[in-house]
Order: sequence, then C-alpha cells, then structure tokens
Amino acid sequence: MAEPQWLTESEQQAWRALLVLTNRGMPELERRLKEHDLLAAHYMIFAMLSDAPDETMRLSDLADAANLSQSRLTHRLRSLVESGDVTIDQDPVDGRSKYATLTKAGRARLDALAPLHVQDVREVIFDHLDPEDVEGLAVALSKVAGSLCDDERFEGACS
Amino acid sequence: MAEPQWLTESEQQAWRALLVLTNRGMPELERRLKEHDLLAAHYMIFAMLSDAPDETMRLSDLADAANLSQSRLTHRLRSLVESGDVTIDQDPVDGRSKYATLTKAGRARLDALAPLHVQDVREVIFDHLDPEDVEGLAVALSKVAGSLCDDERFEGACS
DNA sequence: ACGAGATAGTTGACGCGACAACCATTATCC
DNA sequence: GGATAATGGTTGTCGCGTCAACTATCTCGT
Repeated sequence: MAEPQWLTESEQQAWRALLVLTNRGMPELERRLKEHDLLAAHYMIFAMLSDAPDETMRLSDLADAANLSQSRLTHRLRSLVESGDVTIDQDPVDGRSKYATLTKAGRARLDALAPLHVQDVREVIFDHLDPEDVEGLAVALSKVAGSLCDDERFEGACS
Repeated sequence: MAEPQWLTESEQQAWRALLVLTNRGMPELERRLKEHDLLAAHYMIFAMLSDAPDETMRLSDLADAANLSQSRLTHRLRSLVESGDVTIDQDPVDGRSKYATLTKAGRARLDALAPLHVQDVREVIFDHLDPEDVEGLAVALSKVAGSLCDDERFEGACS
C-alpha cells in the first residue's frame, strides 16, 4: 500500500476555492436566474438550441451539449414545452429520435435574458479577474473539461 | 441602455469549461463518495471538524466553513449523529449555540476515506494539469472565492 | 428473417437541498 | 427593566435531479 498522495499547497488552494465557487457562486447564479423563472438547466437548453442550425437539436445531442442526463432533459423539456418556449417533433427517418426546436417565444425570452445572465456571470466571476487570470482559468479548466467529455464513454461534442 | 458586455473568447472558454466541470466533474466525485455511503456535504463536515481544535466547532461556523446553509447542516448532522460519527453538545455559556464534535468512529471513518477521496479528486481534476496550470487555477479561483466569502454579508471565515 | 443487443427517450419513486416560518436565547436601547 | 431586534438553530414543505425500470425502435449477425 502506497502512501496517500496528498494535495500540494497550490492544489489545496485551488480545490478549496473551487468548492467555494461550486457551492456558493453557482447557486447564487441559479438564484438570480430563478428571479426570471428560469432554471439553470433551462438556460443551458435555450443557449444550446439557439446556437444550433435551425435552432433545432436531437434530444440526446442536446442533453450532451447541455451537460444534462437524458432523464433530466425530459423533465425540464416538459415545462419548456408547456410554457411554449420549445416544441418537440418526431424524427421522420428514425422512429426513436425526436427533435427539440426553439419557438419564437423561446427565442425572444432568451434574447431578453442573455444580457442579464452574462452580467450576473460577470459580477460573480469575471469582474474579479484580470485577463491573465482568465487565460489561466481557460487553459486549466479546458484540460479538465476535455478529459471529462472524452473519458465519459463518448467522443463528447462537449463544447 | 448600454450594449450588453459579452464574454471575450477566453472568458467564454473558461465559462464553458467551468460548466462542464460543475455539471459533470463534481457530480462524478459525489457519485464516488456515495459508494462509501457519504454525501459530499458529509465529507465537508468531517474535513472541517477534523481541522478544528478539539475537532469541535460551533454549528454556524461549521456551516460557513463547509459552504452549507444552516438548514442543510442541520439535516445532514441528523444522519451523522444517528450513525455515531458526530456528537452535538449545548454551549454552556450561550444557550443558543451548539457544538459539533467528531467522534472516534467519525475520525476513523474520515481517516479511512480521505486518501480515497483525494485520489478521486486527483483523477478527475489534477492529474490532467501540470504545475503551472494548477498555479493559475489557484490564483484565479482564489480571487473569485475571496469575493464570494467577503461579499456575502459576512467577513467569512471561508478558508 | 428473426432474435439479441444496442440506442432513444420516458416514467415514477425517492432523497437531497432551498426556502420560509418558526422557537429559543441573547443583545440593544430608551 | 421591559420591549424590540438580532442571532442560533430547527422544522416542514416543495421542487429538482438521480436512478432504475420500462417502452419503442433500430441494428446486426447468422
């Protein structure tokens, strides 16, 4: 049995700060989104759809792009369809697949919210960083994210 | 009304990667902890208590250190007390406060789990980074974390 | 062509966490 | 010193996300 490989000073610092960010910062952002009656998952669905051609995606691709489980996507889509922000259609060639599409209303809702959300993200995160910090973050986090998308039993469209 | 201040290229990259990490990496770590019948919140409670003098903390301090709401702490402590990992005692001088203390069993459980958890954290995060990446992460995340602890209507013992 | 397995999506149950309301105790202040 | 506020903690409700089980469709080997 090998000695446990403890975290270095820097690693500990990064890990603790990451815990603060995930357990305080991200919930804070969710709270702000909820003031507009939107879950973070909803916003991700909007954002991914709006970036897609025809604002349409196959459900499983959408789930992957939005970092959601299929089940979670189904649950969230239910409310988005009810509120008229998204429509769901059968794939005509593959009877298993379905497509989600952003409606005009959904598109309008995203357009209205996006600037506010970006502002929130700025206030919580990027306003406290200078460009080199951001660059360092981007480099390091991308490596970790890349491994999470590749590793996870799929070639991951992830990002 | 000002033009919305969109994210720069680097900021977008960092933000997307952070979303992957929070929505995939962190749940993965929780899943691994749960194989040992432990919630992430439980582990945080253990870790904070074990670092404290006498392995004892006032509940509200513990909540703050572990990034938990008081209510969430209460809920989690219930199960930890039931399983005999933690005891709770009244503060003799302030009738409102209580103290949580790690029991021998709790200490043993943490000692057994800590190396495994560190290994998991390594596999998910730090194994994919070289020292400069980690340093960059630590610097940037610490700034964000610092703002979250200070800002949040409290001088924050936060790390 | 047919049965086994893979893929796409849905469903329902259950546990955790957020939130608001609440009780108890201690400060504050006129 | 007695009302009022502030602090510390608990409780109960409700919604979300996970998980396992399920249906339906498609693929592939033989």
